[in-house]
Amino acid sequence: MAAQPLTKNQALVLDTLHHADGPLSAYTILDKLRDHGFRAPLQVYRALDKLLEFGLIHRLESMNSFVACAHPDHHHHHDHGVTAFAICEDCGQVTEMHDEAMEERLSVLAGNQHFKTEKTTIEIRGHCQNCTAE
Amino acid sequence: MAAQPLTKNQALVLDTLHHADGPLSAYTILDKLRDHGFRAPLQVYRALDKLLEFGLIHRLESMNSFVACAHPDHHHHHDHGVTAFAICEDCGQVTEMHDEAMEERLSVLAGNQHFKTEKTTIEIRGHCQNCTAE
DNA sequence: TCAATTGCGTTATGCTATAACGTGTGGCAT
DNA sequence: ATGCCACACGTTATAGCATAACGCAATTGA
Repeated sequence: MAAQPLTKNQALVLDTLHHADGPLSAYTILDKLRDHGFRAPLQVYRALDKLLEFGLIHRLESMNSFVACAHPDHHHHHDHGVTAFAICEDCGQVTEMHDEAMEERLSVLAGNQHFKTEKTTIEIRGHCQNCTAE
Repeated sequence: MAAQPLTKNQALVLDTLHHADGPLSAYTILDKLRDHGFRAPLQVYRALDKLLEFGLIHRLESMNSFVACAHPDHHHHHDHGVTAFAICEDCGQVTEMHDEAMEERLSVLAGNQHFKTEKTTIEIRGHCQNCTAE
């Protein structure tokens, strides 16, 4: 499977997220890209939609913002299963976590309800190691 | 521990959520309560904030809306640990799930990162049994 | 060539949430 | 009682997040 060729706008948005040290909102991205010709929210949202589809970025539901995917394999944007995020309320850092046992447990839970899972969101808000060490 | 005495607005909002057959947005609640004198979003949001604090309702991050807590014990609004939600994209029904193993697994994951958890969001989007049976 | 698809840009609009101000009330210490 | 404080409330305004609807241009493939 070949890498998806990104359009200019998509590349710009992805790049912005990669260079950010934390999650960004769509409007923050917009502001950062004004010098590159971005004028309207839709330019950002359309790029974000595609990048989400390609699995190159994640959306953090609990804060209406977006982060670049931490995975190294940008070349085959498969499903990499369930991702859990630890989000520091102090510094904004986000760490991406994957866990088989977790996934299995959720699968069982859904199965108990005969529920067909499409997408799973797991977000842990709290304080990271650095910020806890006061 | 005694039941928190709710104010009029809080009771109205909670009642609205209890009688709804799915999650409601703040503005939907507002519309439903116009006949009861509600005029502004803040009246709803303030009530929601308190109800969340009391543990009587939940916020669904992935859809910016709110549901009444499914727990029977409205009388001691303690922390009832982590809650996972299965949200049907077809009919909007939400089922609340609790699971020790899952909680434990999340705790381990956070611990690995030396992350201090404050609040955990787990939301599974998909299709419920009824809606899958086409 | 023609239609279908896709990305793009623009304007306008809608939905979600909070800031900032002032009012009234009830508790409670002085 | 007086003064203070905390809290719920109401209102207006504004901020922040997201999409609808239009039209244009480039690409692809029948």
